[in-house]
Formats: sequence, structure tokens, C-alpha cells
Amino acid sequence: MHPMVNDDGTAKASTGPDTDSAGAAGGGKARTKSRGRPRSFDRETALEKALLAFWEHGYEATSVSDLTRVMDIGAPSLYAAFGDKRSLFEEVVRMYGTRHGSFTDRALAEEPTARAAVERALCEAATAYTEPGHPHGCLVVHAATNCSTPEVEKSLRDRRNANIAAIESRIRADVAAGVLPPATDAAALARHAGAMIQGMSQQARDGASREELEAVAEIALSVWPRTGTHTG
Amino acid sequence: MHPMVNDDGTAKASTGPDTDSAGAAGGGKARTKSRGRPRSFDRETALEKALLAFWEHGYEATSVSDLTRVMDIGAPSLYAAFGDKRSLFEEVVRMYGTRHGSFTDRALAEEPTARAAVERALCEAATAYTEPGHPHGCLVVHAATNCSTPEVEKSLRDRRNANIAAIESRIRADVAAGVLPPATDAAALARHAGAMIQGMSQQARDGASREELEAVAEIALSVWPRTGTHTG
DNA sequence: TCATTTCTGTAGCGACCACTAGAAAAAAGA
DNA sequence: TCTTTTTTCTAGTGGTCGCTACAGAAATGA
Repeated sequence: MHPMVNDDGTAKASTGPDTDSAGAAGGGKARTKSRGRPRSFDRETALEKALLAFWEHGYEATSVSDLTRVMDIGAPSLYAAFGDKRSLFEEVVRMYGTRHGSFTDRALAEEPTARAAVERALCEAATAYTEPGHPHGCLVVHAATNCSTPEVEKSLRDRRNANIAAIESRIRADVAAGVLPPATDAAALARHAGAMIQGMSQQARDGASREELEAVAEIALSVWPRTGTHTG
Repeated sequence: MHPMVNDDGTAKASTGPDTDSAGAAGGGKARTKSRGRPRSFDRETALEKALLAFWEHGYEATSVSDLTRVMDIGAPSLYAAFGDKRSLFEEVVRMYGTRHGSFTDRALAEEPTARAAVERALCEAATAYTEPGHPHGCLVVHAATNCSTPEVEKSLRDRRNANIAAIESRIRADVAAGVLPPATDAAALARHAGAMIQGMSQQARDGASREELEAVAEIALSVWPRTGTHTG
């Protein structure tokens, strides 16, 4: 009845037996074949379809009936495989995070300075938010604003604020390392970058092209002292 | 049956007679007393309540039953006075525009330079978006994202893009007047300001304080050459 | 007083919402 | 083959959506 998380990290409602399951004392994923009727659809493919639907229309405006149509499965199959609508959305958000929404984290981890990381993040935002093949803008920014389910709204807001906190922490590290001047207002600079990314996402939704967003990003970047090693 | 616009500029469904109405040849608003049972609520007060509800929860997530509750009127009264839900929302957006959402237009009209206008707009945005007594952020930005009624979504998007176009046109005027260098990318600079305002609105929704937004605005303003006369 | 006009409350319309009971179908194990 | 397990399809559940028919209430004009 209740959703659970199984060994491949995905939330499921009733996939996998409710009994002691695989590898209670064994070696993990020994069970390769389940026992009953096999699923007639590919779970990940269906999840991708759900991602596109939620990305385009948001959590509330995407009805279960919309979902079953684009995923091409019946409602009972959806509920059996993904739990309820909220669990499905949470799983969609997780997939979005790993596939489309991790460029800022990657930039913060891989670039040598905060300045270079933000430069790369803004530049990649311009690309990602206008990429063909999926809706424009950021799902985390737009899929649960004005949502009558407060928990869903909060979960996305937490992700947005966590992103800004990560930028701020990277900036503080540079200040501590002497890469940025000690008087740097790390919180404000991080919030500026976050607001910029979110504003660019809104602009992408409103029709701005990649080139236009890149021009915006370049302007926004000029507020940073040029101390990084990443030369755009 | 069909909504109509009467002489005070407000959209109404069946307020005012369908006959030749007041002042077909007379002096305008001669009719002060209507004929039937008088309305038991103040139309503007009810509209303000609707504004707050739509502002907080957005177009879709605010149901007619929510509206009748906060406006403290019955559904038939709502429909008689405001038409359907969409007309009511449009009127709410108009009220929002005149009461809360015109600071950019005012700044563009009153400040001597584009730079000063954007500075004032960003500063007033920080104040307006965090003002107590009403929801944070901008209704035009947040009330109809992920809306399953495309016309409503488009109407707010048009307003956002019109705002940016107005900024761009003000910048072009300064370029033509020699206040800004000829090489200025007016479109990008305007879009940057628009994205900044929208990002600040999102930040306000996500919990940023007025002071935090002002710090962001100050950073964002540093991309402009300091040629204005408005000294913040 | 009475007819006319307009608004208000009740009560409910069909459509859609998220969700599910129950039976048939398709696999594995005995 | 027969049982067990799981998924599928059909057909709904109660609830809410935006919206309205209808009758009574409250005003004006005759």
C-alpha cells in the first residue's frame, strides 16, 4: 500500500515483493525475474514521458489522465508502478535533477573558482533552458509555483534555495582562499547569481533564444572581478 | 448573457441595463440609482479580496469556491458582477497593474535616464515584492505560470515582455541622445534588467527579505555605466 | 398596492479530478 | 495442468471544478 524505495533507488509502490525481498541474507540483486505477469511498458521511458509533461505544464496542470495518455499506460499501471501522483512527480524531479538540472552543481565542483563556476553555470543555463526537444526553462523553477499542494511547492523551493546556498558556500571558499576580496558579500553575490539563473529561466519560458540569454549572462557576469582562470 | 465593458471601464456581465443605458445623449453618469435590488457588497472591496487570493495562489489554484469565500459573496453574485472566472482575473490583473505593478513604467517615465530608471525600478521592486500586507513577489510573474488556460498564460507573458520592450525603448532613446555609448546592446541590457526583476520576484517568493533584494539590485546595477543623474 | 427590475441563496448541473475495486490476462513455480 | 503472483483493463468511486436555473428578497416606478 505505502510507497517504498527499493534497491535501485527508485520509489515504487508495489514493484518487488512485499516479502523479505531479494538478498535479505543473499548477495543483493539476485532476483532478475519477477514472478507474475511482466510489465508491458518500459518504466524509465514512461518516466521520461511524465517528465516532459510535468516540465511543460507543471505539477497541478498535469492531470493523471494527461499522464496516462502521454505515458501510454492505464491508470492502475501508473499507480502500481509509481505510487500516487506526488510520488511520480518526486521521481520525475529526481530524474530532472540528474539529467538536466545539475549543471550548477557540476560547475561548482569542477571549476577552479567561484567566478568560473558561475560563468559556466550561466552559460550552460542559456543552452539548457533553450534546448530543443524539451520544454524551455527550468522545471524546478516553474513546475510548482502556485501549487495548491504546499509540500510539493516547498520541495522545489528547497531545491532552489539549496542551489543558492551551494553557490554562496563556493564563494566563501574563494574568499577564505584569498581568490576574492575579504569584503565580498558572498550571500548577495550568490543570490544575484541565483536570481539571474531564475530570471533567465523565466525569459526562456517567455521566448528568449539561447543567444539572447547568453548576452544576458555575459552582462550579468560583468559584476564579478575577473580573477578566475576560466577565460570565456 | 455576454460580458460587456461599461462606462467606468470595468468588465461586467449584467450590471447596468442592456437597454440604451445611461447618457446615450445625456451627460454621462447621470444614472446614480439602478432600479432593482441593490448589491449587498462593495464591488471594489470584493475585487481587492480576489486580487489577494489570485496573487497568493495563482489563477488555476484559486477556485471559484475559494473566491466566493474570501470575497464573502455567493457564486451567482460573483458571476453577475464580474462575469466568469477569467474576466474576474483579468480585472484583478488590471487592478494589480495600477496599484502594485506600475513602478517600472513610472520610473521609465519620470527618471531622466534609462540607468536611473532601472536603478529606481530595481530598488522599488525590492520594496514592493516584500511589502507586508500582501503576498510577496509579482502577480504578473507568478499567477499564471503552468496554467492550463493558454490565453491567461499568454496575457501575462505579453505584459512581462511589454515591460522589457519598454525598458529597451528607453535605453535606445538614451543611446540616440548620446547618454549611453552607441555600441550599447539595448535589447540585452533591457532583458538583463527584466530577468533581474523577475529573478528578484522569485527570490521574494522564496523568502528573500527586502534588504537581501536590495543587495542583489545593487550588484545588478553595477553592470551599468555610471552616467545617470540619479544618485542612489 | 402592484408590477418591474435586479440581486441573493439554494441547490444542483455535467465534467473532470485523483484514485481504486474487481476480474481477466500473462507470466513463473509446482 | 494447476496454483500463485503480478499486471492489465473496465468501470467505476466520492469529491471538486466552473457555472447556472430557479425562486424568493429587496429595491424602484406606476
